[in-house]
Amino acid sequence: MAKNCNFIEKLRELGLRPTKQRVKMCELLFNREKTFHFTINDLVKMISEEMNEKISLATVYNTVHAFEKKGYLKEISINSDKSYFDTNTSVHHHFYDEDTNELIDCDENDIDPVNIKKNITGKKINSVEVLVKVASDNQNQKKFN
Amino acid sequence: MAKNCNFIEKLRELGLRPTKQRVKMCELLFNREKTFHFTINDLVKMISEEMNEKISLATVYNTVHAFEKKGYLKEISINSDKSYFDTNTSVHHHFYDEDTNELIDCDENDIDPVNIKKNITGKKINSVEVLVKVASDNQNQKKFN
DNA sequence: TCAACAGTTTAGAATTATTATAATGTAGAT
DNA sequence: ATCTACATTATAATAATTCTAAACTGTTGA
Repeated sequence: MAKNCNFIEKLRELGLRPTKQRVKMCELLFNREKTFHFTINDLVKMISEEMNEKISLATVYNTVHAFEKKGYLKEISINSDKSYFDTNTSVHHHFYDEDTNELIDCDENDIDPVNIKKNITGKKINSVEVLVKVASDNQNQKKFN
Repeated sequence: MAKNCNFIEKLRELGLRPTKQRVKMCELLFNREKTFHFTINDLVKMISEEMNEKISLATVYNTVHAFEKKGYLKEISINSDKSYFDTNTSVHHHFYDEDTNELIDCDENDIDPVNIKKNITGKKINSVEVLVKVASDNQNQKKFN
């Protein structure tokens, strides 16, 4: 979703009614320069900090999934216990910092194209994504036990 | 864990008491030619099909996590709603069939080495893993809506 | 303009996956 | 055989997410 655009019009174009909840969430998620990674919990916290009125948890889930279905958010799986979403919906790679649980987007220059030599009959490749897990050097010394 | 080995001895070597629950789970998980992907749910179902006595759900979780901590199982994140485990604990790549939710291991010949050009200061790369999502061709045609 | 309708929001209940608890059971050492 | 620390168990607790059904609100068109 374009930055600084009229979210009301944009939502209408997508066939989503521009309710105040949705417009607010658009502003929080898409009025940004850089791509943004968040969990539902992060988002709920952000909303309650920025608004007087609360948005119901069910609505946050509904809206995030609506935006995801329309292709404006993308779910990223790193841990099974947390669900991350990303405003960068292109197929792209990630670094994941195991010390801080921080997720960092890569751009095309960071990782060379991945050459897949296997193919599965009748199946088509939908996406190819690389996850690079990093951590501070000393933290990962083998423990003597 | 080696195939067809004496799991009682093997467990003892790891500092895990060879209880009948653990031995049974070893047999189910590690007495295989091919690497094996499963969810806790799959495993519970397998156990109840193969044994007269049940193993408590808590024990299944405890034991899977014990094996994981000892490095004999590896957790794979694909969906946030399911936690997959893999008896192949090496760093390796996967195909994920979105139609069947099936996970398929790659070997070194399936995907060329990934060339990472970015590096993060003070951080060391722990793993580089590729996830290739596939689905049947027609299922993924763009819907006209 | 406004009624009507369909899509939305909401609080709270339900569901699902996982972890914690505390009592009971058991392997291994003495 | 007995003891003790570790394991198992049923159940409760927690957490994340989805469902439900009632109330609410954009939008359409008379």
